[in-house]
Order: sequence, then structure tokens, then C-alpha cells
Amino acid sequence: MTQSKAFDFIEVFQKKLTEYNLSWEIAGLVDKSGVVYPLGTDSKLIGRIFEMIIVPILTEIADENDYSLEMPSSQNTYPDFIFSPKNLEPGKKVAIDIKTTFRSYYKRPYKGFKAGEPRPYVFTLGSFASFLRNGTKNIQGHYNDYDKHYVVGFIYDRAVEQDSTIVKITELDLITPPILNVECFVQEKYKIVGEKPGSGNTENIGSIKTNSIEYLKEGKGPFSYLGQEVYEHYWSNYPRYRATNQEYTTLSEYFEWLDKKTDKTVQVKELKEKYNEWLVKESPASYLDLLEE
Amino acid sequence: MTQSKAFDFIEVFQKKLTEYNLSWEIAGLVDKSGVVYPLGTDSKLIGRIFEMIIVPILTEIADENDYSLEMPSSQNTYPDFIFSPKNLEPGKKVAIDIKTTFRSYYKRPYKGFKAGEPRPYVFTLGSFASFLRNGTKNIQGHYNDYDKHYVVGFIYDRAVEQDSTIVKITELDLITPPILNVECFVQEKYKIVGEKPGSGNTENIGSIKTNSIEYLKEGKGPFSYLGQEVYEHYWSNYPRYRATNQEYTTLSEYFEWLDKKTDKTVQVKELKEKYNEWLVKESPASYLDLLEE
DNA sequence: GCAGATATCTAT
DNA sequence: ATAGATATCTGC
Repeated sequence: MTQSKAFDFIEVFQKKLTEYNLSWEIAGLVDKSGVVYPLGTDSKLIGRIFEMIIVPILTEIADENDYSLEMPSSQNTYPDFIFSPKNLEPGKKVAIDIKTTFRSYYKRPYKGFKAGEPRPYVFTLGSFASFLRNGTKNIQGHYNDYDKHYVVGFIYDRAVEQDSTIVKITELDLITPPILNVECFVQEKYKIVGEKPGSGNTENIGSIKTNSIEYLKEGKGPFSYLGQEVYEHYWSNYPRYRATNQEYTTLSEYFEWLDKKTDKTVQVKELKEKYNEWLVKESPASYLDLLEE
Repeated sequence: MTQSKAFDFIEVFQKKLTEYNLSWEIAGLVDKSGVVYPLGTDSKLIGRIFEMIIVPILTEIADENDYSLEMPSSQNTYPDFIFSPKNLEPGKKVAIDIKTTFRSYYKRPYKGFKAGEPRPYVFTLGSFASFLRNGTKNIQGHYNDYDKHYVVGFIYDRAVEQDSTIVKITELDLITPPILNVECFVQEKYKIVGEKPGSGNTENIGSIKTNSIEYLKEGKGPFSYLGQEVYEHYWSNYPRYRATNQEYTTLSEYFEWLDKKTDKTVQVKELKEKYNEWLVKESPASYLDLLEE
């Protein structure tokens, strides 16, 4: 079997996920003598856990579609997983990145949200200052080696009570898992990217902001209308954290900035039209009033 | 029992560590059904693991010395653990922070080091821009609530081979632990602080640089001669990452900077003398010189 | 939403 | 040693 348009990672991954029916109920860490240590809810840890649990699924997907599965060993290298074509077809690698964040909830009614509803959340989607600006910076190989960039995102509740009792391997039942209510989505990265950073000093792209995982599953961000190239251009020119000249910080301002450039290769008018269409049909504001802030 | 000068955390912790004789041989993560997932060597994970393994030791120490053990729940709050006096004596809390880094080795002889010797390493010792400059910033309570600040440091080798096989709980023997050769030290923070940052954009204090854990165990950094107050003053005035005016970046420059200030409250001459004494007796350079003789 | 915290690493 | 990467969070 060889790669073809038939390989749809989103579809395949979701199918496997259903088949495997993972519980995500991680109890803790186990040492070689069988002592189990409870986990905290630290996100650094949780993110890695999701990453490791899905390895068998990714391995199976790779095998069945004539890819080899690679994991960069360096800690500062994008992406988390690579599907590398066994036929070595250039420019056809597939990048898979795992992203994680936790839910918090409104305690009282706020701007059209009811008490008890989850707050809108944002995923941090990786640097906008590394491989997007320099094709070999902090990436395995070259940015051009990749055909597709997928995000597997996890959202979860932190257990309120932290358990810190150490138990024997025979007493796993006694442990309260630190994470609950896990939801997962898969989508092409550009379709969930937003127009605002997800961090300051470490210059990460922020996802669209929503409290509904459906919106992410369906990939309804602005660049789903504008296209992957516009996403790449927008974020490779987004002002750096310490830039004195903030040329633009929104898509509207980006269009104006683009319009003033002499060497532009796209029709700004068309982009504006697509963006307006998105605003009307798909923007979070059209889902829920006043998601701004 | 009440707190007294008799409570020496370093001594007590080292004793418990010997008693417990922990193996540090973490095999992996276990879920509630008993499936074990291997760990990677990602430092984010490893650091948390050391943190969790020593919880029982800290609990016992707290109990036996009339402290309660607290762990700040927020992810951006110093310290990792707090010993809080049960008699509520103000200004007498004890901060314990866990720090981790891994060894790497010279492949060929270099500047007096032999091939195969471990490279000198630096621990990142937390921000110099938060609670040191604003007593309530990113700290549980106020900086003045604390009497002592200890660092428990771990240094380890990353396993060369990464194991990614998932096993049953009955097959723990099959797993190769991802970390080997763990060494641990405890020391008062100011005694292991160095004069250079341990990170750029995230503005962390760097420890003294050494490839010998003995040097850290003994707390032989420059501020062990200059004192805790000089450490706090040096690092609360160290130039920020993006500062245009780099007033000083070494202790020698700091002394000159201090000398020019009109409101100084310390005798710069005395500091210089102490520093010179340190340079002669204790600096890593004087260690290296001894090694070469 | 911004700015800068959490911890540590790596390329130059 | 420096500068900026890795991922995500939080106070204002």
C-alpha cells in the first residue's frame, strides 16, 4: 500500500480512538518494585501522559498506511510525532502535535454564560518565531518536508482533591485519578489557529477561543476560510513580543498592513470577503455573544 | 515539640534519604486497569517524578518536627513544598524547591577534562524577577514569611535507548527505566547560587557550574561567603533580559556598581575581601587548578 | 488579552 | 555564556 489521497488522518485517528476506547484513567507512576506514586495535576505532566497513551494508536495507523512513526529525541524540536512515508516520497511527511489544557468553570453568571458552564479556553499552538520564520529552526528536518500538520488536543478537568497516598500495585483501585472528563479532538492546525498569541514572552500562537470542543473538532477558525498559506504568512509576520512597531495584532489590521505592501502576491479584497463570510457564518461571536475579551 | 535551632533540614533530609534507600527506578505510568506505559526522558516529567517520590520523606520530617507540609496548588507559585510551623510562629516557614537536570559527557578531551567525564552543569534556580523584587509575586504568602530556602537537587543520566513498549503490571521487569545514576543534594539556596543567569527570556538564576555534586552538597558558591542578603540584593538588581542598560553581569561589576551608589548600606570593601577569599579557597577554578596539579 | 510567570533545555 | 527555544498557565 502506498500513500494516497485516501489517507485521512482525522478520520482514521477518530476511528481508532473509538475502537480502543481508552479510559485515560491514569492512576500514577510505578517503580520497578511495584510501588505506585500518585500524580499531581501539573500540566507539564498531563500533556506527556496523553502523548504516551496514544503511541500505540499512532503506531498502528503508521503501520497500516505505509508510514514509519518517528519521535524527535530532542526536547526542543517540533513535532511530537512524524509519519514518514516508507516510500521516501519527499515533502510528504505528516506532523502530529499533542496539545493540552484544562477546563475551568464559571462560579457565577458572566456575560451570557451560566454559573457552572466551562470558561472558554485557548490552546497554545507552538512558536510563531521558529520554523515558521526559518524553515530549519527547532523542527525535525525542514518545514517544507511536511505535507500536513495535525493537532491532537486534549481538554480535561483537574480533580479537586489531590491524592498523595502511596499504594502497592495490588491496590490500584484505591487511587483517585487526578484528571477527569477527558475530551479529545483532531484537526489540521491552520483550521484551529486564532488571530491572537497564546503566550507572551515565549511567543506562541493561540488557538481560537471557545468552550465547545465541537468548534475545534470541526475546525472552524478564521484560517479555515482564509487558507493555510494565509495562516503561515499572518503568523510569520506577527509582531515579536518585544517589537516596538506593532504592525498588526488582528486580522483586520493585517489586511490593512497587507494592502499597503507593494510586493503583495494576494488579492486583499478577496481575503476580506472570505473573512467577512467567516465572521457571519462561523465566528465564535455568532455561536455565543460576547466571547470577545 | 516546637521549632528550635535544632531543626536542620539538610541533616534530617539526608538521614531519611539514607534510611528510605529509594531506588529511583521508575518504570512508567500505570492506569487503573494495570497497563503500564513507559516514560520518556523529558525533563518536565522527570522533575515531577523526583518531586513525588520524596513526598513521604517530607511528610515524615514535617510530622516529626511540628510542621505541617503544604504544597501550593497553583502551577506558577514558589515553592514546591512549604514547612509551616504548627505553632503559627510568623516568619518561620521553610521553603523547599526541587530542581533537576541531566548529565552529559565529554566525547573527547577538552580543557583539562578527560573523554568520558561529565560536563559541568548548571541548575536553573527560579526567577530573579518575581518574589525577589516584589515580595508577593508568584510566591505562596510573602517572601518575608520564610526563614529558610532549601533546594533539593537531582542529577541523572538519560537512558540512551528509549523504551516504548506497553506492558502489563505483571511484567514490570521488562521495562528499562529511562533515568539512571541518580544523585541528590540538599543545600540552602543562597549557598549554591552563581553570578550568571540560568536562562534568558525566562530570567532564571543560574547555580554555580560544576561537574561535581560534592561542590553543591557542600554549598561552596560565592554567596556562601557573601551571605544571603548579598545574594538577594545582587539578584533583585540583576539586569532584566531586555534591559538596555546592563549595569552589571558579574560580581566584580556588581561591587563597582555598588560602590558608585550613594545610598549603599554595606561596606563594599568588606564584600570584595570576602569574595577574594572565596576565589582563592573555594571557586571552581581553584578546584580545577588543584585537579591539574 | 497582555505580559510575564512556571521549569529546563539547546543552538550558537 | 547568551539568547531564545520547548509547553502552558495566571494575575492584572
